[in-house]
Order: sequence, then structure tokens, then C-alpha cells
Amino acid sequence: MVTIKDLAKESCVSVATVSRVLNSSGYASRDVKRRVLEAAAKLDYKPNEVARALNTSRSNIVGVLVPDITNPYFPKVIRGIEDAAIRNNYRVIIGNTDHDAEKEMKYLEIFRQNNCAGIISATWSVSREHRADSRPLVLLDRVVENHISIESDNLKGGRLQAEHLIESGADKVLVVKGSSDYSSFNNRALGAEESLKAHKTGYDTLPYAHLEQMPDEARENFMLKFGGIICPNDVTACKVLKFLATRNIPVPGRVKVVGYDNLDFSEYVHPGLTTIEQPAYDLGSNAFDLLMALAAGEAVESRIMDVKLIRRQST
Amino acid sequence: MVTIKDLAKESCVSVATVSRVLNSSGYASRDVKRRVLEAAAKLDYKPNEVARALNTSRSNIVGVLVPDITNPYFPKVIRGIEDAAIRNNYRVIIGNTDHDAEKEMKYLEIFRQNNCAGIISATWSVSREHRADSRPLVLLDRVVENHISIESDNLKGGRLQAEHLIESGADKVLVVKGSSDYSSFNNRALGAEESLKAHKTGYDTLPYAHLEQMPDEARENFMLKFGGIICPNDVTACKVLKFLATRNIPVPGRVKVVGYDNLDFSEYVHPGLTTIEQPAYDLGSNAFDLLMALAAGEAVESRIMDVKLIRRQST
DNA sequence: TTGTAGGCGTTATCAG
DNA sequence: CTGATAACGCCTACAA
Repeated sequence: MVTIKDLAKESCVSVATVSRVLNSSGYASRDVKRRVLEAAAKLDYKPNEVARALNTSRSNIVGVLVPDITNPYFPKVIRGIEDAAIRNNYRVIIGNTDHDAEKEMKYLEIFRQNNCAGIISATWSVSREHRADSRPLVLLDRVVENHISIESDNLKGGRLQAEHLIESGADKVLVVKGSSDYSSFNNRALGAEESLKAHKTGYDTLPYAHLEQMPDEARENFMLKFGGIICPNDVTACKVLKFLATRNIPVPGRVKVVGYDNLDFSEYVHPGLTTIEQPAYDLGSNAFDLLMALAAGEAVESRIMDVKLIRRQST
Repeated sequence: MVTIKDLAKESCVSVATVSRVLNSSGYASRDVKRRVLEAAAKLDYKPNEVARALNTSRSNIVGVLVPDITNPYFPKVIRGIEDAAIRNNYRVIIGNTDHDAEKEMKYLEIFRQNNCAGIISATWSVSREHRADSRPLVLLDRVVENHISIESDNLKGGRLQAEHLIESGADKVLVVKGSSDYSSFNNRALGAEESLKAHKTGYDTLPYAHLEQMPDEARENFMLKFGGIICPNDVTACKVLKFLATRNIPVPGRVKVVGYDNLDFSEYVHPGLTTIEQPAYDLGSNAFDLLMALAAGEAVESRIMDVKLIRRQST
């Protein structure tokens, strides 16, 4: 491994000087600068990030917490973070928390042990545990008081879901809710319910967990009471479509279904899933930008990104 | 941050001793051991991994290279790696290479700069670039001479695809190939072709890229020459199904389609996709185990994992 | 403008 | 068994 010392020897200056020109901090004469830079190029010097992190007690690693990378919504978000990180010469360590507060704490500890520069979290109890820690934190898809967050416009998304169903002629609507631990799911349902009320359309709200527990027979009867079903995300919507198909209930003829996320595969299911597109990739890259701004001590504000309806065959 | 020094003070011994008992290397009297451990518990001491990595020139981070985490095959693999890593007190940094040798090199450099303990790579040119580097390396889904690798039994998978189609009565079969840069795709096609030949079933082989380029009309005519289509992976299979659906070609009535991977969503497309299941998660966790064995200097051998056919409605 | 020296938190090599 | 002390590679006062 070629170190700053080698460069010093090669260019006949002290390590301090080398460090200075490499970080363009402090003064250095034209000539010295040139010599050092040449030496660096010649020896193909790359600074050791570990040493730097130890010295400055701040690594160029950011920790990212997600419930489960296997959930098809997250890869795009993560890719967005990753790309932004690399552009800024940062690296990303991902932690899967499985909604488990203990795992979450463990990862926070790991991030600390690695002098991580900051944390982006799409998972729940962080805010509480994070109090003791002073590392910059950006919440993703989740808003908590006194924390910077970024999310898509879930209220609007919910409204779009409902309005579209109403326009398509659904008489009565079922709002399937995701876990109420997440503000994003709560807001989607809220937005939908608002619209439904405003349009005086009848509706019922049910957590997906309840729906899933019902025996097939009962579930079918229950669903048939509605002309439209609003799902909290595309994965749920696909499960609903699947169930409807196995029970031979025509979609969109008998029931219309609308999802949320616009995952890649949502256009491949049958029928093609009408859904709300949220900018997953941009959510990620923006989260990273926010984190950097925070870390730089800039005044930053939470951000909400726009969503839009994607019409397909399920409605 | 509480350091080894604080523990030393707290338990009235030297830092050297503290380090020894914490790493259970070297001797320490019962009493000293107790005191140090108690102090560590009391102060909630966590070793700084950066300092450790600098000192030992080996971090507990492993680098993972994938073409694109957004490709739905990889999240499971990565999750497998991640879980195994955490169990062993390691962390994972992921790099998306987009099949770009330059990005790949850049990540390799980054891994080096971080004193990474080893590398797991599911991408192509690594083996070449890696020669200069002595870090342990495990290749995933890709075999290269003189490197440890892990993959699923692609030959068998290809055979299963073909045999199933033959059994289902396909007269003539189209073998759609993935990028020939990947040994996994090559082997799948090879396995299929072997079977087809053995059963004296007519077939044609075509890279998916070619198929994609054909104008719709020509593509339809071309496809209609076959009773069965073998795809290199589920994503491709879904695209094929989609095309067939838009051209109103009945599946499996007119053409049967079989995929490869058994992605989560493959059961939600219409018709449900018959496919080959490969153990993505286990591939990942086994890759990590191999890497650790390599790093420990143990004699390890490349590994091939079993696959199986999943029957659904597309055949 | 440049060099010396101290320190980031650990581990490891010596003596004692 | 235990304690100084020197690294690991880099940055940064402080001197010169």
C-alpha cells in the first residue's frame, strides 16, 4: 500500500506538506504542489479511508436502515442513495431491520462504531433511539417531529387513488390500510378517505392484516361489497388481484383495484395494475443530498415529492 | 465515545491489559478479567471498528459487487449475504457496476481503501482486475478459472426447462439466451440445448437482445414458429408474456413459456409463470461463508447449488 | 511556505 | 501475568 509517507519521500517534502496539497488546505508553493501531485499520480496513491476516518472521527460511510431490502419498493430507493453517495465519494452500509427495534439499535451501534457520517432511515423507532446520538439523520417515508424527513406526497397519492376510482364509477370503496406504524400508510389512507367523503362515496377501511386473516369465503363476500379497492402498495394490490383471480371475480368488471408505488412488475400482472407512481429513486438521492446538507450544518427543510397516477387495466 | 482508555482507568489496569481481555488473547488473572468486563458493561463500551481496522489493516467490511441492485434477482442474494455477514459481525458495502468495468474498478479501489476483508462479486471483469489485489474473492453466479465461485446448477436448470417443455408437448422450442458474458446464462442455454438434442426436439437459439430488436410483426411471426419458449430469467419471461398478451397469442395454449429464478412476483403475472427456482438467499449466505473460509486460509472449493422446477400456468 | 510532533482508538511486541 | 510503547495512515496545530 502506498502511503502519504511514500509520496513525501518521492517528492522530497514532509508528510504534512503532502497532506496539505492533497487536501488543498493550507499553503504550498507551485513547485511543491506539482511535485507532490506528480508523485501521487506516478505511485497511484489512494488515501486510506480508514486512517482518515479514525483521524477525523468521521468516515465517508453513511448508514441506511430499511425494513427489508427484499421488499421490491426499496431497491430503487437504495440505488438512488447509492448513486448519490458515490458521486460524493461516500459509501453505503445497509441494515435490514425487519421492523425489529433491537436490530435497529444494533445497526445504529454499528454505524457509530464505524464513525459513519450520517444515517438515512426508512424504519420506525430510530428517532427515539437516536436521541443520544448526534449523527445527522434523515428519515425516509416517515415523518417525526424535530427530524428532517423526505417522503412522497402520500396524502395526494391517496386522494388520486380515490378520485380515480370514483371517476371510474366505483360505487363503494374499500380502503385497505398498511401498517399504522408508518405515517406514509396512514396518510395514504387519510387522503383517500378525505376524497371519498368529499365525493360522498361510501367506504370502509380495513388493515390488510385483517383482510388476510379472513377465511377465503368470508373474504370474498366482504370484497364483493365494494366496487373498488384501494391498496396501500403494489405488493398488496398484487395479492388482492391474485385472490380475486382465484375466486374468479372479474377485474375491473366487478371490482376495480388500484395500487401504490408503481413497481416495475406492476405492469406485468394481470390485469395491468393501475397505481400511484412515487419517485423511489429520487427519494433516495434526495435523501442523501439532505443528509449532506445537514452534515454541513446548512439549514435544511423536510421535503415532499410529487406523485402521479398511472392508469392501466385494473380499473 | 468511551474508549479502551476509559476502561483502563475504570478498572485500574493498562490499556494493553484491557485489550487482551477484550480479545481474550493472552493472559489475564481472574480478578483483572472480571474488573475489565464489569467496567466494559458499566460504561457500555463498544470497540471502535475504524481504529481496529487501521491497526490490523483489515476491516470487518466486505465489498459486494452486483450489476444492479434494482434487478429483482439480487435483493434476495444480498439479503442472504447481509444476514450471514451480521451473524459474523461483518458489514456489507454494495457497489452497483452496471456492467461497467470502470465502475467495477472504482469499487475495487474503494474496497481497498477501506481495508475490506474480502469481496463477493456477481459481476464480470473482476477476475482480471483483481489479480494485483490479494483480498479474498468469491465469485457469485460466475465461474472463472483459479477463483472460488458459487452458483446454482445452471446446466441442470436449463435441462429442467427443456424437459418440462418437451413433456408438455412443445414440438419446437425457442431458447432465448441472456448475455453471453455470463457463464450462468451460457450454461442454462447449454443445458437446455443438450436436452433438446437428446430428445430430438427441434429448436432455435437467439439472444434476447436480438429478439427485442425485431419489429413487433416479425417478432410475432418468429415466435409463432415455436410451441415453447425457454427464457434466461423471469424478467425476460415476463416481457415475453407481456408481448404475447398484447399480440393476443394464447399462453400456454399456443405457446408455452418457462422462466428462470422464481422471483416473488412470478406467481402474480398472468398466466402464473412456470420457472426454475434457484436458492438466491442461500447463494448469498453461502457465498459469505466461503469468503470467511477463504479469509481464514482454509481449503475451500467452489460450490454448486441445486435448482428445481416450479410448475404454474404458463406451460 | 514548510516541517515537527501529537493524536485518533486499537493491537501487538516487548520487557519486567 | 501485566505494563510501557510503538505502530497503523492520516490530519493539524504549532513552530520555524
